[in-house]
Amino acid sequence: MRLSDSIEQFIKELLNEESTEVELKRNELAEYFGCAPSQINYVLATRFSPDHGYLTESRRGGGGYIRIGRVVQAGSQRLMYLVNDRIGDSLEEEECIRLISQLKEQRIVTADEAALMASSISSRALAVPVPDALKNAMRAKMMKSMLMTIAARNRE
Amino acid sequence: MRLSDSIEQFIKELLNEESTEVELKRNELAEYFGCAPSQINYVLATRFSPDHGYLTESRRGGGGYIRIGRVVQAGSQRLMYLVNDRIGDSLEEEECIRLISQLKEQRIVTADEAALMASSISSRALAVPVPDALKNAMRAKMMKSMLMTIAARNRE
DNA sequence: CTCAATAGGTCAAAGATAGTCAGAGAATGA
DNA sequence: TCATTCTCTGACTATCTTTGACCTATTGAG
Repeated sequence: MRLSDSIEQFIKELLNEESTEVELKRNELAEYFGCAPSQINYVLATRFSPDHGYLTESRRGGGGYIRIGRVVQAGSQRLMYLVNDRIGDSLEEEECIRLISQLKEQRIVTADEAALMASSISSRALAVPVPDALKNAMRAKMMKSMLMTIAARNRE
Repeated sequence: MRLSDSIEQFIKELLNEESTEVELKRNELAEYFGCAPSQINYVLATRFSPDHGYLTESRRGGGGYIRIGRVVQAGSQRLMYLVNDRIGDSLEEEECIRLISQLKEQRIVTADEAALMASSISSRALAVPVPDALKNAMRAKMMKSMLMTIAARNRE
């Protein structure tokens, strides 16, 4: 297994046991995994970004730390945030995937629905001779359209 | 026997023994068969495409892999009929809607999923400056992609 | 205030995989 | 035989991971 995956898992286990927030020492964690400290930043950037549903803070100097928190947000709030703020006029496939799997983790959509959404915006599904810029514009609209549909049903 | 056929057979044997999914290293497999790594992609493209009833995923970089899953199973004949025969290269919005509501009536998808599918192919979602002909081509591909995803989960 | 010690941050480059595509070669069929 | 389609390869590209050199922020002793 990849180092990054191990570190990711380690942090997620901490987050499961101890509520929604953990505090870590970057150097200690790096030493524990026998890797460069900057590896920790890589893991945070690629697996604990806001798009992944996490917020991080840190401090340097004596007594420095890295704090990672899981974002908890009501379903409809999250959906409206995505539709109105997060998703603009264009969205790449990878970004869509990230947002979708986050919705799944937060139980706002089921695994089946997430798979359906992902397949509709996949490059395989949009494989027609149209510039990428337009495809990404479509992805943004498709995502908004689907999220609105989900928001609508969540009102009952 | 052709190299491609040997590789195809090898993978299919793995899929028989170990349930419905295998994970491979492209380079290892290529070395095992003494061929160029890109040969593996050729086999995947020509024998393990969605139209053949398989879905593949992969990752590059350290610890990369190729994962192949079998999806065609009893019970998804209706879906495979739609993918391979009924839906061609182009589909209008109204036709999509009709197909989707049929699927709902046949209980192949839930009402929520049907709504999601309909919203993804809606004209609202595809409102970008692209000729209608291309949009309908996209609709066909999107529908196929989503139906394959549904077929994939219907295997239990 | 200044400096040293102690944290964490950034970024580019190297390493590890997989993907794409054009073209050569092989098989097939008229 | 000739054209067409299927195989296969290699060069080039894209992506993901990991490290290390250098940078910035904080704290506390002197």
